[in-house]
Parts: sequence; C-alpha cells; structure tokens
Amino acid sequence: MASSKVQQNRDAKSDRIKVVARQCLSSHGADGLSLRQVARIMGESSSALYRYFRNRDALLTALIIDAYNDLGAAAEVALRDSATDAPIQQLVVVASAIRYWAFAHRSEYALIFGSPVPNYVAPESTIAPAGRIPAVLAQIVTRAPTSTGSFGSSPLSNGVLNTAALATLLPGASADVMGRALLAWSSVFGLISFELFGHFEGSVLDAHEFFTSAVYDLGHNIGLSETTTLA
Amino acid sequence: MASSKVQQNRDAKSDRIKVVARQCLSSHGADGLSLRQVARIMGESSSALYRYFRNRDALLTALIIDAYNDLGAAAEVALRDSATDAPIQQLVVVASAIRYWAFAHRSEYALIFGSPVPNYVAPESTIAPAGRIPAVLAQIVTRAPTSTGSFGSSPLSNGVLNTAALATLLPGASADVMGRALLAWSSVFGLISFELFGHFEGSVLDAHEFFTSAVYDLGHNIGLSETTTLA
DNA sequence: GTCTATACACCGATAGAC
DNA sequence: GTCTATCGGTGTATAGAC
Repeated sequence: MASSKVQQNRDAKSDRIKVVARQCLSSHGADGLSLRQVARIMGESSSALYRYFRNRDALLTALIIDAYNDLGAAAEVALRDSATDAPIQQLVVVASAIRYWAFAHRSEYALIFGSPVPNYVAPESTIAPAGRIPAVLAQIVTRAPTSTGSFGSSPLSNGVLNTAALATLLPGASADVMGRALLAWSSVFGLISFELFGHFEGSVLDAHEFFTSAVYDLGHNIGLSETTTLA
Repeated sequence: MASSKVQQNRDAKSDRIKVVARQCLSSHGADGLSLRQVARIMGESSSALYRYFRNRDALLTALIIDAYNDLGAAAEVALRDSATDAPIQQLVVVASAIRYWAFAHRSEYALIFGSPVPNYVAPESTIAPAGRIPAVLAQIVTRAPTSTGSFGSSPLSNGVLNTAALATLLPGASADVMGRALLAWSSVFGLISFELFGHFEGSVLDAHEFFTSAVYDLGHNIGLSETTTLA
C-alpha cells in the first residue's frame, strides 16, 4: 500500500501543476486553460507537463473531480458539525456552507456548475463525486416528517425519477424524498449562481440575508419542520 | 423616423453577421467566438466585419442583448396568453416557456446565464433587457393573495432588497412580492440549468414532468393559489 | 524528466490599396 | 465597404537530444 518514493514525487508535482492550473482558471476561464500557460508560470517548458497529464482535457477532468470532492466534503462537514438537530436549520447550515465554498472558489464553482466547456465531455469518473451534495441534502430531507408537503401537491409519478440509480446514492429514500432533495439542490444552486454571476446586482443589497431567508423558505416548502426529529 | 436605405442595408448585414455568430456560439462557446471565424463562414475577410462591430466584445454584447430580449418577449407572450388562468398556472406556463426557449437556444441561454465570459464586462445596456423576466414573474406574484406565505416565514427586513431600483421595474410591488419573484426566478433558473447542463443526467428520467411538478411546488411556496384572482 | 525545435493551427486588430 | 498583407500574439502536440 505504501507508494514508492518516485510515485510520491509524481503526485506532489501533479498537485503543484493543479495549484497553478487553478490560478489560470480564475483569470482565463475553463475554456482558456492551457498547459502552455501553466508551464510558463511554473518556469518550465510545456512539453514537460505532458508527462503528468495526457492532454489539456485530462487536466481539466482532474480539476473538476477535485472541485466536486472539495465541495462535497465541505457540505458533509457542515452537516456533521451542525449544532442543531432541526432539519430546516441543517438545510440552512449546509446551503450556507455551499455558498461559502462557491465564493471562496469562484472559478472552480464556474467550472463544475457553469456553462459546459465546449468540446469537452466529462468522463464517468466525475459523476460519483458530483453526487455527494445531493446525498447530503437527501439525508436532511429524509428526516422530515413524511406527513408534510408532498411534491408538487401530489406525489411524483412513477418513472419520473431514476429511483434505482438514486437508491445507491441515497439509500432508503422514497421517490418523494429524492424529488424534494433535487428540487432543494437546484434551487440553492440557482440562488448561489445568480448571486455569484451578478444577476442579483442592483436588486439584492444584502445577499447573505436574502439567501438565508430564501433557503429557510425552501426548507418549509419541502416539508422540513422546526422541531427536531430523530433520524 | 424613416431610416435611410443605406442604414437599412447596414442593419441587414449586421443581422446576417449575428445569425452566423450565433452558429459559432453553439460550436465553440462564448469565449471562442471570433470575428475571424464568422468572416470565414460568410466568405468574407475578417477586417470587413470591423465596419459593423468595433471589436469582438461589441458583437458579444449585441448577442447578449438580443438573447435577453428574445427570451423576455417569449415570457411576456406566455403571460399574455394565460391571462385568465389562476396565478399558479400562469407561473407554470411562463416557466415552461422559459424552459422551452432555453432548449431551443442552448448556446444563447449559456451566454446569458452560464459562467461569465472571461475578460468581458457587460455594459449597462444589458441590464434593462435582463429585467424583463423578473418583471413578468413579479406580475404573477402580485396577483397572489397577500395573506398567504410571507417570505422565509417572516417578512424580509428593510434594506435586503433595493426596493427603489426594483420599483421602476415592478411598479407597485411590495418588498415581499419582489423577494418572492426573485426567489421563484432563481429556482426556475436552477431547474432549467441543471437539466440543460446535464446535472440531472442519470437521476431524472422525465425532465418535463419533474419540472412541471417542481414549479407547481414553487408556486405554492410563494403563496400562489389555485383560484383565479383579479389583477 | 526536462529541454529545444518544430509543424500546424488559431486569434485581434490595423494599414493601405482599390 | 471590402480586400490583402501584416504585426504580434495565443494554443496543441510531438520528435528527438540530453
């Protein structure tokens, strides 16, 4: 299991490349990421980097997976550390952690949640890390009293969601819970993206307060209650 | 008021350029848009196009404004055609029209709602067209019974929204109405973007049905009722 | 593992002829 | 208004020397 010395050096340099690549990302966007520029900044020739990443897209994929995992870990930590047991407050805590991460990592957020990079197709290896956030939200929703608020005022029809696939990610969740988790996630994403990408400019003055109120509202909508329930 | 013949020719050619530019947009993304490629496709030299657009960013701005206006007009038409429906159904109709437009104009949707284009700053002239969609949504929310559902279970504090600025866009709306309109808009945006950018891939099988149910749900959340109310 | 050199492509923007 | 020619830059990716 112990990786060899040379492997450690390889990984260390891969990491150094990715650090520089993330800087490039913020100044030129995902599409503008180039091995040449990374090499220039590192003071090396571009051909040297091809020993570590087959091509530009491989570097991009590595950055995407790292971003998903970093954000997913942040959400998981927020849930674990949340001082409250009330589901709706857990939602606010987790959503705020996501928002906080997004602002601390703007370009990586844009990389994974912005417009698709032209001529880049994400490989399968990105989907597992991408599922960590909806999984966290589903954990919260699962704890909501089942009596409240079915989806869209009537239960989701069979076949709308891929319950089989989602079950591996969110074990034990009903279709309704899955649906509410996905809705909550996309709404939180919408709020954060609008704020981060400037679409609230001029209309929302206190973005933090607006976000918190809105998420609170969303929590009510998907049936989360104030009172603590057991998992 | 009658524009001269030469002006008409100029506008016609500007339009032809923009048509080709929109094609380029879909294959290479906003950042990859280049006057050179547009010229190549049109069978002209690139320098000729500089008579019509000062530079690349000017072309981009024209495309952005057109996109906002096109989408805004689609939303307004949808609202007008559903004038006699209950507010919550109006919301579904308008949101569906936005979703429909997004899928018919993927690259333009990504242009205005995706990641910001690196090194491009949108000029002031884009903000008015961008406000047409929230204005439509606010019209719907305004018709909801004021008794139901305040924002986040407690009214929005003063100073959270720029009510002065929003008033010119949504005359007569209260801060609470504005807030609910913005929340609805960002949630609808989140749903559409997740679907369009592939984040529902593998989990949502019937995206249309899921979208409709979710928007219905959102409508309830912001206090829209089933019964028709007068404007 | 890193280097130089190379083949090949792309771009924005301008000058000056017609 | 359109053209050619040009300057000065960007990039991917490989071959082959050290």
